[in-house]
Amino acid sequence: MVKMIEVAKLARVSPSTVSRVLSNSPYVSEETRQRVLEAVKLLEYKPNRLASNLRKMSSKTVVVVLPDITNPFFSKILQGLEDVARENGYHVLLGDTGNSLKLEKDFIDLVRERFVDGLILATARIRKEEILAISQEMPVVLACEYVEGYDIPTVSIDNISAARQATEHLINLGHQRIGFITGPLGVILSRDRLKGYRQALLLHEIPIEEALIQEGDFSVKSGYDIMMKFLAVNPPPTAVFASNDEMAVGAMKAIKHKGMRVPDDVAVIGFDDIPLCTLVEPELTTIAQPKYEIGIQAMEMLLKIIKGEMLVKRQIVLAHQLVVRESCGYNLYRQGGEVETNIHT
Amino acid sequence: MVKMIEVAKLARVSPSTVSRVLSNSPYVSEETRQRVLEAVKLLEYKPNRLASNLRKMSSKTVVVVLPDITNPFFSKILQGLEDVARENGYHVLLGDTGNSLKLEKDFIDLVRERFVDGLILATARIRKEEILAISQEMPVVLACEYVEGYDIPTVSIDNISAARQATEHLINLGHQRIGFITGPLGVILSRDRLKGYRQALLLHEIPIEEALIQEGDFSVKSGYDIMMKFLAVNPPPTAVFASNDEMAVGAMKAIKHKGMRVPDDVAVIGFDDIPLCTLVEPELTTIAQPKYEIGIQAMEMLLKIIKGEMLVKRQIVLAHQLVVRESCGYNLYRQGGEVETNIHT
DNA sequence: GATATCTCTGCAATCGATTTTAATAGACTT
DNA sequence: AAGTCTATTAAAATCGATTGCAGAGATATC
Repeated sequence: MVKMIEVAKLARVSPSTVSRVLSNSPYVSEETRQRVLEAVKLLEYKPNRLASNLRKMSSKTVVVVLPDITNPFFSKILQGLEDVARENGYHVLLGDTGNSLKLEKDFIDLVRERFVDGLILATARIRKEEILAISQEMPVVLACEYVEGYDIPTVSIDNISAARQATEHLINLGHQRIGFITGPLGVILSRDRLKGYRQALLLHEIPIEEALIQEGDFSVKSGYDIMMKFLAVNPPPTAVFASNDEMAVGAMKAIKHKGMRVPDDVAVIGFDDIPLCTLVEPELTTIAQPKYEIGIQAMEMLLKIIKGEMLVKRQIVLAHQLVVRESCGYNLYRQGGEVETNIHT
Repeated sequence: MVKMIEVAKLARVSPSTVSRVLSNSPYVSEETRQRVLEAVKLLEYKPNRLASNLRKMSSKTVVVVLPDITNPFFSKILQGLEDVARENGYHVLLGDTGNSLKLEKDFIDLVRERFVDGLILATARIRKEEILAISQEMPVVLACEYVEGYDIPTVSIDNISAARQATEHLINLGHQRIGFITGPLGVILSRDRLKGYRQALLLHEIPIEEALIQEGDFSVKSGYDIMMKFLAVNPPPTAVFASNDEMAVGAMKAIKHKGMRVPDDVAVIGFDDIPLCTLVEPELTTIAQPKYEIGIQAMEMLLKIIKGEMLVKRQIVLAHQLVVRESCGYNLYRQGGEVETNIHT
């Protein structure tokens, strides 16, 4: 493997000059610059990043910790994260934890070991206090996840309002018995969505029925199973709000298997707006999260922290949007005026 | 940031001894070992990976180059890749190219710069000869992608046979006019699938009609658009084979929009077996690729190459499987005896 | 003409862990 | 008691690029 000193010899300069040429530093005469570049080309020299990393004490790499890369919600966020990272000369190390606390900690440790310059947490099983401590000693941004009461850099949406809006959409369509499939209640955004659901019912003076609130795990299967339970309740709900789109689709499956129809017999609304929404029948009405944008902003924030810039805003809340499709039925009522009618992705 | 020499001082030993303790080398007395470990704990010492990487000339990291992380096919492969990497103490650097040749080359360069120890190519736009050259100078494994005629480490399925089998499934169900939606013909597996389709028709003496072969781009929309064209042909095909599941779902959409039914009016078969298949209605019959397994084997192969082990097999071809669901209709005919009947993911 | 300023380049230190080589103490042999 | 081993530890070289400092030469300023 050819190294800098060999290039230096060939170009009859010192390694420092080669380094300066390659890092586009000023104060190198045009003539020397050319000679060096020729030598670099001739020897097919590639600087050794491991050496460079050590000297600069930075790998220009960031680790992204998420629970499941095959989940379209997270992969879209990841895409936004990577795009911004790349534009700024950074790389993304994948940290798929599969919800393992141990792995999560291992990935976080990569920052302590200086192997990566920063950390994006799109999932966080570790304790609040630990996250706080970590955020104080190294560059960290929470994407989607967040911690109540602490001032940790975060990019997310307002899950409470969003869930309230989804629920109100159903209420405005005339529904009174609305089932709610929560996400895992261990994560805060699941609790927030539940809170939003409750708020909407309260606001419209609809009694809350605990039998119509069940905890799912974000999987299609859990949506299916819980919907089956709901349909066994007497009388069954006329509408269901699922905390993510996969569970909503599972619920739709259950409804159809029972010989009932969506939205005629039961209306269904989801959350996230993944591509799947427009591929099922009827197309799924849902709350759209700006997934890609969350990624963009989270990485921009992280890079600012890494560069030592002051953050104007440490907590960014992006706008969600109700996307009305077919699974709740049509009505004179229109939310926000805009109705998405895209057929394909 | 506390470094090794400070630990050494506190434990009253030399840095070399600290290093030996931390790397579990023998020839360290139990007493010293304990003293060092205590010092490590007390100072909360974490070895600097950048320094370690330089000295060992390895980052224990591998870059995975793929065209689109949000594509469920690739994200599943990636999961397999990462799982094996992690079990072996390696990390995965994400290389989402968005089909850009420039980015692809940039990621490949990371190996030349010694920033990563190896390379998995799940997409390859660069020229054959270049791939060959690269595979000779650094650890590389092709996953799914492959290069004809050269002996480059590869893990894939037999796309020709798989496509032939899919087509024969339709033929065995009585179809004679079978449309085919190809993938982008720039990638070899698309050409292979087309080849398999042609072989099946030839084998059963069905005339090949060029109007029933159209090039898609693996997107739902292209499947939809091409199916619309097929339905305008007179007479339209009674069955369609799409080179991936997304296009198949797009085709199904088109058929329904025309007021026709799947599989009654037109049978549809896809390729890949992504989770979406069981979520659409009717559920999509398809060819299942062992995505996760491809990832597993590709990474195992790469790590062997990195460790300098000889490969027994340099080209691994994994088994695909026809998964019969609902989109082609039922029939007395059963392929392979096994019929998948899972409802959810 | 002397001094200050600027441009360009080289030397040598540095980043922090790892590893080769050497050294020391004690045990064991003969 | 001298010589040989063995176990353990320290010292020093090393990985390869980067960068602070110094110095040489050229140009500008007074």
